[in-house]
Amino acid sequence: MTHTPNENVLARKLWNAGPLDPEDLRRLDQVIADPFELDAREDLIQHGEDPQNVHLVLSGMVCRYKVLPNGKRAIVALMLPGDICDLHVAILGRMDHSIGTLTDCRLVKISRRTIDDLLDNHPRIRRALFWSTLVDEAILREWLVNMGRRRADQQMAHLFCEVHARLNAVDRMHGALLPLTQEELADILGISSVHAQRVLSGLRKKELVTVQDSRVALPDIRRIREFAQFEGDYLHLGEAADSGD
Amino acid sequence: MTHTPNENVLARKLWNAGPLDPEDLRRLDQVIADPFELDAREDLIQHGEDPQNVHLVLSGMVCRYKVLPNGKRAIVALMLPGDICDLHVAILGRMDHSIGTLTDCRLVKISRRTIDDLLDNHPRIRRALFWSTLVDEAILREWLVNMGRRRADQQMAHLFCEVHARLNAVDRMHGALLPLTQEELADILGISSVHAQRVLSGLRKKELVTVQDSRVALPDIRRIREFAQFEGDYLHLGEAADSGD
DNA sequence: CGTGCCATTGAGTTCTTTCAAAGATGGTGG
DNA sequence: CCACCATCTTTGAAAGAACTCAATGGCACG
Repeated sequence: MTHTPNENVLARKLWNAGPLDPEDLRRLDQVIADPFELDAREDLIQHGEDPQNVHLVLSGMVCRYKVLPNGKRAIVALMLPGDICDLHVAILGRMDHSIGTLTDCRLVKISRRTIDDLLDNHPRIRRALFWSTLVDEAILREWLVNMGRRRADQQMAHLFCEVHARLNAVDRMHGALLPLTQEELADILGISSVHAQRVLSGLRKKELVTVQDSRVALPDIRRIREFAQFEGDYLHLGEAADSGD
Repeated sequence: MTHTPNENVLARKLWNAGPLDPEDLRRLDQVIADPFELDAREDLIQHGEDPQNVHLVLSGMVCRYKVLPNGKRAIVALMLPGDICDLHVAILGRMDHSIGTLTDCRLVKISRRTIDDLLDNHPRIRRALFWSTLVDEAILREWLVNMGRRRADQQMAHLFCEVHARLNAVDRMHGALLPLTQEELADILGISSVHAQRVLSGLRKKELVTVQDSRVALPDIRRIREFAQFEGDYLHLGEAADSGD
């Protein structure tokens, strides 16, 4: 529908908030000019730091997480290509959580100065960044609903549906893939890894998902969406969220 | 510490993001000029609507919530005096959840046009609004941690500590009060109301909380914070969050 | 061919829910 | 002032969900 403006994932992501001018797109191209690579399971920022850069995901998967005094970990957000990891630091200062990679990634550092420039001097980009923050918030709300009020199997299925829809919004691909260990999955869902394993194999038995090399694929989107009671409206992606694949 | 600028709760709340100019304060006074009252348990906005106004809480308590197909309800945010309920609508459009009062409230309607004006023409207010959105997000993350990785009693205690700190940030009062039924409490915590009752009476037995007329008071802030492992940094309130009362 | 990480399975325990019933409380109208 | 009603709280018992602990199996990598 909204044919993506170019090969810039950031632009494609922000495009979901509304059209941007060619000038905006040029500015966004500058922003992602100098990417770097990072292995899986590396921290980008740790709780308590006050970094000078913000990170953008070009490829791979990144997460926000908190570790409790008792050693338990909670993953509180998943960042996919096109997502900005930590706009916070530009405005909030000290990090109240950590950010780390889940897979090998290609990333870009964006300086605080650049963020300020985007926010102060590019109204359409500013609005799009605000939009993306509000969508992040909507996702958090849905995770909360998920965790508090859905059975673990529906909750897991719901997560898969969400990631599928979000990936589709920035990059058409054939079937969503989640390269996560069961422990990571458990930390997202707020359950133990053993239980995650049982729940996942339950979904497999129902043929709602298939797994290869610890990657999840959804063979029948419609059916798993029904099972998870997934309604994509909270992602605010327009039509993009509804497409089967 | 940061002595609040005036009697305007919105200004007091945004002041936490950093100082505002007298001009900003005047503008904010205009914004809250025309309040109205609403009874407890009334909806401000319902899921799916596309309202033309945003709401600000002057007094009382408001919540965001979602209702699932199976009838279960999840409360995904608590709005206290000074909080803007639904900045979303000005940017995201269609509501992906409902908003309703929990107590009798005094509120203000803010038009979309006013929001646009604030965002486009008042840089310091814009930044403060962005700040408040990011803090809301931080609170959501903490709720998620709470729900996924803490025992129900710690989780409940943590909620009490948070509300206490947030109330202190806009309005010094002696001990936090939560005028909630146990069912509402349960919908916040993602547990059943029966369980909420048992957990609450457990906290009472430990003398971490006292209850009068379904209002919760915290007799010993330090002790309950320790019990809940409450760290207020995620509220980004500076010193305000740490004060005992 | 170890070694280490991860997935899988089983058994028992703990936490949470559901269903049901019995107290409390406050408001209303007779 | 009291009977009645609705709403909320409290308690018990049994079922269900999820956790922990522990052991086994698979696979990749050096």
